[in-house]
Amino acid sequence: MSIHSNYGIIHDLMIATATTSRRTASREKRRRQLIDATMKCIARKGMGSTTLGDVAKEAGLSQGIVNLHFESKDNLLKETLRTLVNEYREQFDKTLEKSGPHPGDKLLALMELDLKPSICDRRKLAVWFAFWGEVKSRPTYQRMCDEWDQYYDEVAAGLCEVLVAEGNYQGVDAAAAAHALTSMTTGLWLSCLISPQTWDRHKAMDAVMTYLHSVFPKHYEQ
Amino acid sequence: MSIHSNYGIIHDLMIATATTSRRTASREKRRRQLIDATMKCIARKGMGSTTLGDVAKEAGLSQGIVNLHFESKDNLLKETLRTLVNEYREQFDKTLEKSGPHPGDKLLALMELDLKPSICDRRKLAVWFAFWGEVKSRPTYQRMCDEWDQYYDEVAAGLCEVLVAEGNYQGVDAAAAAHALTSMTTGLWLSCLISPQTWDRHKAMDAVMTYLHSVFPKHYEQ
Amino acid sequence: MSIHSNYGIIHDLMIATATTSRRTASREKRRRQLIDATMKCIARKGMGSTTLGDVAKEAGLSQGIVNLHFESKDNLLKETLRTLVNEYREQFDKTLEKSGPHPGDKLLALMELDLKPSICDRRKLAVWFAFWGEVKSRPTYQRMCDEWDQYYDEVAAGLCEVLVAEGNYQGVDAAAAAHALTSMTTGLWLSCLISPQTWDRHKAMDAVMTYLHSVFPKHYEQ
Amino acid sequence: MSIHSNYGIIHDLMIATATTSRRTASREKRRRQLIDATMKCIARKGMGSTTLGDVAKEAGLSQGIVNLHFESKDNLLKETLRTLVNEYREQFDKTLEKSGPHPGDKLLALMELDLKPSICDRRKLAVWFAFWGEVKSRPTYQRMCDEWDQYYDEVAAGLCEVLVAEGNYQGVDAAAAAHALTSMTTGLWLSCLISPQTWDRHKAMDAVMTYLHSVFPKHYEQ
DNA sequence: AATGAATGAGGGTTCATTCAT
DNA sequence: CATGAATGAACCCTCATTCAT
Repeated sequence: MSIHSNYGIIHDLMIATATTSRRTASREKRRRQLIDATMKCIARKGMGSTTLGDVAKEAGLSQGIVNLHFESKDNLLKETLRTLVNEYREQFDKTLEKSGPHPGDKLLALMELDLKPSICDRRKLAVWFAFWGEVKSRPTYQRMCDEWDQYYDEVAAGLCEVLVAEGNYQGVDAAAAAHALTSMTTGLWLSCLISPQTWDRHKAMDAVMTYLHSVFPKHYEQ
Repeated sequence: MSIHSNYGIIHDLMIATATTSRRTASREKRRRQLIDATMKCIARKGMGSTTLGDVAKEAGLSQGIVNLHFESKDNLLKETLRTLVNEYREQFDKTLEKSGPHPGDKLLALMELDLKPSICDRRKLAVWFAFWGEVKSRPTYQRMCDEWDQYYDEVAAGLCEVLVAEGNYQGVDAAAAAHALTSMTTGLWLSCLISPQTWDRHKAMDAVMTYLHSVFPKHYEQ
Repeated sequence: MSIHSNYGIIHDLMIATATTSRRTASREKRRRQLIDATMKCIARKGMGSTTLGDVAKEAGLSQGIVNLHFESKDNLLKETLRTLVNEYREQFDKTLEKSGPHPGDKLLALMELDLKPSICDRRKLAVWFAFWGEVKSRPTYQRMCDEWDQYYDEVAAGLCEVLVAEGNYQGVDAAAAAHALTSMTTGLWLSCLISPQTWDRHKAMDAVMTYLHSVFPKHYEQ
Repeated sequence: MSIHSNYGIIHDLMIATATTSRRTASREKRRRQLIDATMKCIARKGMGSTTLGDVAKEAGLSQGIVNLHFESKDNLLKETLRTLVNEYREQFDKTLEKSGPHPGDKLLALMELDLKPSICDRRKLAVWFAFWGEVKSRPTYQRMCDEWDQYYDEVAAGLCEVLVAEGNYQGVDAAAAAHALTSMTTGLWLSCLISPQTWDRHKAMDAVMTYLHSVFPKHYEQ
C-alpha cells in the first residue's frame, strides 16, 4: 500500500468543523474557546468532575453559555474529542508533508511529533486518556478514536513497507512492526502521564530509537 | 539489578487488604463483591456514569451498602484500583515464578500474560483506562499506578539486561528496550479497546514477537 | 334592567388597545402578530410550556422581540387575555346588534355564536381554558374574566326577563335561567375540548335547544 | 341504557392506586401526602408556577422527595389528576348508591354533590381547571378526563331516560338533557371560580333547580 | 450487618431578560 | 425597530450520604 493512500479515511471527522463562515465566525470562535476551556478543565479536574460551570468559568463566560453553543454537555465533549483528533491529524498531515522525502525520514518525523512538547504534554495527554477511559461505554468516542487509529496505522504501515523493501529486512512484518511502533507511543504517553518524574519525552524518544534501530538497522543509527 | 530485587516496592499496596481475619472474613467477602460489581459497572457504563446505586444493584444489595463498607465512593474507587493492581501483580509474580528459568522465557511469559484473555479483555481494559483517565487529577491513582509501573519496568529491565549481556547485543539499552516493550502492551491494549474488530490478542502478540525478534534476534525466533 | 344597559362595564378593558394612532400603527400590528402567535402556542403546547422563544419563532421574528413590545412575559399573557376577551366581546356585541329585533332571537343568536366554528374551536377553547386554569392564582386574569362574565350575564338576564314577562312563564327566575344557559355553554366547550370525538358543535346546540324549549316553550320550538 | 350499566368504564383508572399493601403502606401514604401538597400548590400558585420545591416544602419534606416517589414532575401531575378523578368518582358512586331509590332522587343527589362544599370549593375547582387548561396539549390528561366524562354522561343519561319515560315528557332528548345538565355544573364551577363574590353554591343550585324544574316539571318542584 | 427511605447539595438545562450591534 | 448572543436565576433531577429500623 502506498504511503499516500487512504489519507481521506477520517475525512468525515472534518465536516462538522468545516462550516466556519464569515457570518458564523464569532460563533465558531466561541465554540473553540469553550472547547479549549473544556480541555483545560478535563486536564485539571478530570472528566467526571468537570462541570459546565467549570468550563464557563474557565472561559470567563456565563453558566448557560455551553448549552447555548453546544446544546448539551454530551455534545460539548463529543466536539472536544473531535477537535482533539482533528488537531492531531492536522499536525500529523503537516509533518508527513514537510518532513524529508524519504519514508524513513517521515516515519521518524512522526515519532518525533508524538513526543514533541506540544503533544507529549501531560495536560494534553490527560485529555486523551480521559476520552479513552470512556471509549468502552461511549460508542461515539470509540468510533472517532477508531477511525483515527486506522488512518495512523495505515500510514505507518505504508512507510514501514517501503523500509522493509528497501532494506530487504528478512522476516519483518511491516504492518506488525508499524503497529508495534504506534502502540509504543501510546504506552510512552501513559508513562509520561503516570510517572512524570521518571519519564520524559527524551527518554521516551530513546526507547523509540532503540526500537527503530533494532528493526530497521540499515535506516536508523543508534 | 537482579530480576528478583525490589519485589517489595508496592508492598504497601497490599496492606489495606491484609487485615482479613476470621471475624472479618464475611466483611472482606462483601468488599470484594462490591469491588467486582464496581468494575463491571465501570466497564459497562464508564467511570463517570457509575453510581453507588448501580454498584449496589449489580451486587444485588441495597442502596446504602457501599457507604457501609467503604465509607465513601472515593474510597470504593481507590480500593477498586488497588485491587486491580494487586490482582495483576499476583498474576505477574506467579508468572515470573512459574515460567521457564531463563530470563528469555520469563520475558516472553510476561508478554503472553499481558495478552491473555483474562487480562486483555475489553471489560478489564476499560477499567484500567478509566482509572488512567483520572490519573492526572487524582494523585492517589497516579501514585498507585506509578508504583506498579516502576516495579514492572524494573523487572523487565532486569530481564532485558541479562538478554543483552547473553546475546552481546551491541548498542541496545536494556532499560529503554524494556520500557519500549512494556509501553507496547499498553498501546496494544488501547488498540484492543478501541478497535476490537481490527485488533485482537493474537495480532497483538504478533506485534510483540516482531519486536522481540528484532531486538533480541538470538533469543526469539520469528 | 334593559338589554342595552351596562354595555360599558368592561369598557376599561379597551383602554389599553385604544391608543392606536397613525404613528404606532405598525407597532400595534406587531403586538397583534405576537398575540396571535401566543395563542397558537398556548393551544399547541399549553400555557406552561409556551416560551417567549416559541412565540417569537411562531411569529417568524427574533428572540428578544416580545420583551421589546411587551416588556415582560407576564404582560404578554395579560394582553393576550385582554385581546381574547375583547375579540369575543366584539362578536358578542355585533351579534346582539345584528340579530332579529326580538329578545328571543337575540338570545338564540348569542347561543349560536358561542357554538360557531370561529369560537367553538378546540384551539381557541384551549386558550380560554388555559387562562381559566390560572384564574385562581392570577387576580388580573380573574378580574378580566369576571368583568366579562358579569356583562354577559346581565345581557342574558335582561333578555330572559323579557321572555319570562312575554311568555308569562310561572315560577321561572330569569336571572337563574340566564345563568344556567351561559353556564351550559362553558360546560359544552369543555366537552368539545375533552371529548372531540363524542361532542361537536351540533350536538352541543341540540342540548342548548332542549333547554331553551323546556324553559321557554312558547318561544322556542323543539 | 340502564342506569347501572357501564359503571366500570373508567375502572382502569383505579388500577394504579390499587396496589396499596402493608409493605407499601407508608409509601402510598407519602405519595398521597405529596399529591395533596401538589393540589394545594396548584390552587395557590397555579400549575405553571408550582415547582417541586414548592410541593416538597408544602409537604414539609425535602427537595428530592418527589422524584423519589414519582420519578418526574410529569408523573406527579398525572398521578395528581388520577387521584382527583378517582376521588370524585368515589363520591359520585357513593352518592349514587346511598341516595333515594328513585332516579329523580339520584339525579338530584348528583347535582347536589357537584355543588357540595367539598367539591365546589375554589381551591379544588382551581385544580380541575388547571388540568383542563392543559388538556389540549396533554393527551394523557385528555384521556383521563374524557373517560370520566363519558362515564358521568352515561349515568346521567340513564337517569334522565327513566324520568322522560316516567313523565312522558314530549320532545325531550334524554341524552341531550343529561349533557346539558352536566355541562351546567362545569359552567357553574367556572362562575364560582371566577366570580366568587357574585356566585356561590346556593345560587348555583338555584340555577340547577330552575333547569330541572323546566325540563322535568313533574319530578321537580320549583 | 443490612436495608431503603430520606436528605440536600450540586449538576445539566431552560428561559425570561438584557444589550451591543 | 429589530436582532440574536449572552446572561444568570431557577428549575428538574441525580446521587452520595445519612439514619431509623
